[in-house]
Amino acid sequence: MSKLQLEDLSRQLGVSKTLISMVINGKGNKYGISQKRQAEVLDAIAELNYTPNHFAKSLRTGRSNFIGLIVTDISNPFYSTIARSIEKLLFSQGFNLMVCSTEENEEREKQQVEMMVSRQGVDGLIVASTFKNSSFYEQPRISRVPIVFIDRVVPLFKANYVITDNYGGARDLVNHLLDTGCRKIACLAITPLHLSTVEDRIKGFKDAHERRGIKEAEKFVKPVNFTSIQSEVEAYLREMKEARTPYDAIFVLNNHIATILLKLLRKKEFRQFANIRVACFDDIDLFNMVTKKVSSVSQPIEDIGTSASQLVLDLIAGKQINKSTVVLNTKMVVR
Amino acid sequence: MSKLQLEDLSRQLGVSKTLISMVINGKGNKYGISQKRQAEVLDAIAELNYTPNHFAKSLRTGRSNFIGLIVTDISNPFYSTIARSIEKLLFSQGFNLMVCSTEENEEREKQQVEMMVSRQGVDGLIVASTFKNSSFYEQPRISRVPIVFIDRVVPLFKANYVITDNYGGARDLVNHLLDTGCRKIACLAITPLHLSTVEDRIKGFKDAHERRGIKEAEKFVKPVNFTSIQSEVEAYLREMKEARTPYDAIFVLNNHIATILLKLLRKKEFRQFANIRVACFDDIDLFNMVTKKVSSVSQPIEDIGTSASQLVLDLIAGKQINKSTVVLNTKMVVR
DNA sequence: GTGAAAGCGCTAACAT
DNA sequence: ATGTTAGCGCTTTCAC
Repeated sequence: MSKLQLEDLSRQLGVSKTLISMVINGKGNKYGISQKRQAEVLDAIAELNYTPNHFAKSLRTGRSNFIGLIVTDISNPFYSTIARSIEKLLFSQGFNLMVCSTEENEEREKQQVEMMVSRQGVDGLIVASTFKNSSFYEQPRISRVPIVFIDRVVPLFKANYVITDNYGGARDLVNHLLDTGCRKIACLAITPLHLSTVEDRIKGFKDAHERRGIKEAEKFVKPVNFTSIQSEVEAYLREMKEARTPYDAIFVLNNHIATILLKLLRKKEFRQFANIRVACFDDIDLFNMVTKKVSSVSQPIEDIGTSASQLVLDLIAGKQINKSTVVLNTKMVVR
Repeated sequence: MSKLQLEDLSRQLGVSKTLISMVINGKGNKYGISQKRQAEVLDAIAELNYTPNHFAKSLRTGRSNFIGLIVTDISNPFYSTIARSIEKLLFSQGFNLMVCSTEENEEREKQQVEMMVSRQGVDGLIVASTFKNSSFYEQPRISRVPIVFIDRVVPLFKANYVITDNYGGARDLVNHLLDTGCRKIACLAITPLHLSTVEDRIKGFKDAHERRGIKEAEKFVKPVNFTSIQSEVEAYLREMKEARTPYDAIFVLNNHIATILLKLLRKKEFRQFANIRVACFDDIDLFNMVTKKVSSVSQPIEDIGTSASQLVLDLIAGKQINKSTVVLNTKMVVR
């Protein structure tokens, strides 16, 4: 291997490793190194294509310039868009992003956090957690590293969050449905139900109903299993065909269910639902492409990424001491 | 900071750092360390939650257990799905994935490769390259690290590739159109045209025509700029309205253009194209949801990820010496 | 079977 | 304004 290192440069230039190190790290002026020398060093580095050994540097400084991102599924457009905006901001600041998918599995999340955090592997972490409680994250060896949670709140855990206003968005959208003539609205929720995003959206759904004196709206809520959306929604639609007082709208808790629902509604079997209204939390491009008019709530996806990155960076720099929760507003898209 | 380290364990257990290190790395038996001792060590590690310092280890061994993935846009479903399958396989082998998006920009690609490769930052690299030529990758300090190129071939560069059969897939799809009654087919291509994926698909388009004695099919090819798809396709459709011999089909080179095209075709301005057929290279779920029947060619996205990961791992392990190109087959989806 | 000691390549006190 | 030196925490050779 025998790659170029400080030692070699030092010999070739006839200056010490220290001096070169200072120049490389932009501390030349701070230590009063002459401009001439600095230029010489920089030239040599460029010419010889010297690049420092990241690990030696990290070992010495205790900082890696890596940030970890842990989400449930990097192939989900919601998360990959966030990933993109995070990576963009971080890269501009000299950081690199490491990504893991948990597949909504607590055990995997644990493993991945451990792996990244273990002995200063990453300087900071951004995670959309699946956890029901905070005990794992409260362990000192984990909480030692700056973490920003996104999208979901870990129940009862005081931490740094960047989330969207799930409650308000859902409430407004359901209000809109009720205001524009809907009498009975079904709500398709996604499991696990304990996720704060799901809970808050359901709460919005219920409160919109209560405001109109409709109690026990939770009876209209149908949980759909993450792993078998297609079959469960299909079964649910069949049931609905039998109902005495029919639903005139369906409020769907996420884009994944919405996509499948729209697909199913095109079947002739469900022709009778031709006029049922569909609304969705989360706005996706698909809604612009299908005949069915789907009103929705759009989340500021890019902002989640930029806010979260900025926050970790601040935490790392020690600029931010107190735990903070950033709640980003949603926007209603009426179709 | 003062985290738990080998030194501490060594003191607490009354054995040397060497011995502990051996046990941790599974070399206990190799060095004939007694089972009792090994068990003691392992227990202590578990109990005290010791995790080795990744950087010290990497510095010493020269291996990082990081793999870099560089794509044009991690928020593109095609790439994020690949990322997901790569990450899954690598994680199971104790590797972590670092991701970067180049935004179809050679300069950024260069920076990112440099950053990752610099001084054993990653053990291997998987990249969907934007490069027109191979000189950058042929530099010794870059070519030193195992690289697998995916999706696109770097022109004239002999390297390790995992790609799909762009030529065959396009040819078959266009053949299908011609076989089922299409007389004149427009082809919407995406820039940069030099990308091997684009070139090969266009070649397939042309050859399908030639087989029927239709020469100069390249006249039907319209390049669309990556950054302004919407406006360019719109302008193109307007032009088409004027044409003497009208097109009866549009073959689109990627899903991004297809999505926008379908959106545009719904405008009343383009009502006259109601019966035009649309076909697309790349199959996306959207095609199942819209009224327009879109035939397509689907790529084995997950396989690209798993093959590529397996290949880098093999390269790293020194199992694979010769450059190899894996060409995965596409599947036609007739609608 | 086990341990001592060298050294991976870098940075930051401390000298000068 | 520049150099000397002591580690960062681990693995591995060599010695016992």
